[in-house]
Amino acid sequence: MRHGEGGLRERKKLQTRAALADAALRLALEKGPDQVTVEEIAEAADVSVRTFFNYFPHKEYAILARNPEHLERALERMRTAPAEESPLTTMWFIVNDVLRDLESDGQLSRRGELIMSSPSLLYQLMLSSLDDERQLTAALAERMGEPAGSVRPALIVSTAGAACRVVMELHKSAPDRPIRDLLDEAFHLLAQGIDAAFGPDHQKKGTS
Amino acid sequence: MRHGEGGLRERKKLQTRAALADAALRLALEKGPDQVTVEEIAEAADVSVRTFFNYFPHKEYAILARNPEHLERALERMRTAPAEESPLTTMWFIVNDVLRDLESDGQLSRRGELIMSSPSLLYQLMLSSLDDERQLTAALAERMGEPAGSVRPALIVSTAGAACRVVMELHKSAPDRPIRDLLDEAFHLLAQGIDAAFGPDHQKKGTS
DNA sequence: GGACAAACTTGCACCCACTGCAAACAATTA
DNA sequence: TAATTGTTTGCAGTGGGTGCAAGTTTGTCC
Repeated sequence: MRHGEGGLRERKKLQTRAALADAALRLALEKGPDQVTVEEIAEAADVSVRTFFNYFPHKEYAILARNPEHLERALERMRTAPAEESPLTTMWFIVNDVLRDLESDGQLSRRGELIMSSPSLLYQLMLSSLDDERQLTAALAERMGEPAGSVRPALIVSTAGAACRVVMELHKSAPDRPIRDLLDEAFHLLAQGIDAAFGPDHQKKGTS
Repeated sequence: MRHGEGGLRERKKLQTRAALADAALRLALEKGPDQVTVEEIAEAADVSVRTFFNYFPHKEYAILARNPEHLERALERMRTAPAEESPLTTMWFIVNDVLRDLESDGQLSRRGELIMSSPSLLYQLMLSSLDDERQLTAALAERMGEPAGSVRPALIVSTAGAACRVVMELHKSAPDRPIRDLLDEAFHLLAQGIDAAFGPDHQKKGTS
């Protein structure tokens, strides 16, 4: 009577979820992510609109179909990295992992193009990334032995994310350099400092 | 027959816009930004819902009521800063200007609290900030004499923004240090480098 | 000052993302 | 096999937002 992994119910749920995600991505690529409707996606996956929302809280989530393994892998990488590996180096590996989905042969993948072309997709990605960011920051602070509200871990995680985003935008505007070249340059700048001449304190005192 | 500044039409438009923005902020603070409806805001400002959308493309825009002068001041600062002032120092002054709205006596202002408490407000702010960011990046690249698609100007602007956001989040979670202290620490880290030991190249070669 | 044009407001119908509720249906358990 | 549990679905509704056209207000010209 009992089935192997999870039973018929569980298997059907996974199938439905996959069907919705597939349909969403396909139709978003065909029609544009802001043009395709939830009704079209649900119909293509052979479920009702109401059921769609049992699976995904927002239309964009179905299109993005973020793989929860990404965050898991990132947190795992954070925990198991060699002790001598510096924090930003770990973030570099994590970001490169994320880029697998967004880049292909130095160019934006179709999925990457899709995300960079739609404010609502970018929104949902950025919002959910904020949550990931908080978890990564907590894991990094723990690894660095710093208290939870420290500036440096939060800054490393958030600026690594900002660098990734900026690099993709730069590449979209002017695709003459591979994305990974741009990313390496950005990470090296972050590592060594983006402005050795920074100095509002001295200047401020001079003017007051 | 002619009136002074802009005529009756222009004056009424400004008044309506201000009334909508005032009502939006007041009601958002009273009821919560995600709870207040456009109908309530329009009614409080004595106009129709349809008219509301003649003024603001999204509900959040009315609540945020971003002052276009902020970007103008920032771009002006970028153009007129002393030649010897470094790029990140300029961004520091710009971010401190923005913080006037979000912080008061080292604590988050009510407006700052509002923004940090609502994903949809944060979204609209982040999205519109992306547009500002692009303009600031272009202005900074020009000032630095770098081509439009360069990594460093984009990185300076985007990481300054990320630092501002992160600092506010850190403060919200643990309000024991003034916001400006946190911000100064973040900017100094960015300036001098967040990770001197960064080195995936060396490590990568060692493992391959 | 009246006629006319331009600009703005408003009402209306509609679209679409999303939610709560309960009946119907399918899978699982006793 | 009947009872229980979990899932789907239909339905009504909310609220943000859009296009269109009629009504109203302001500005211009004679």
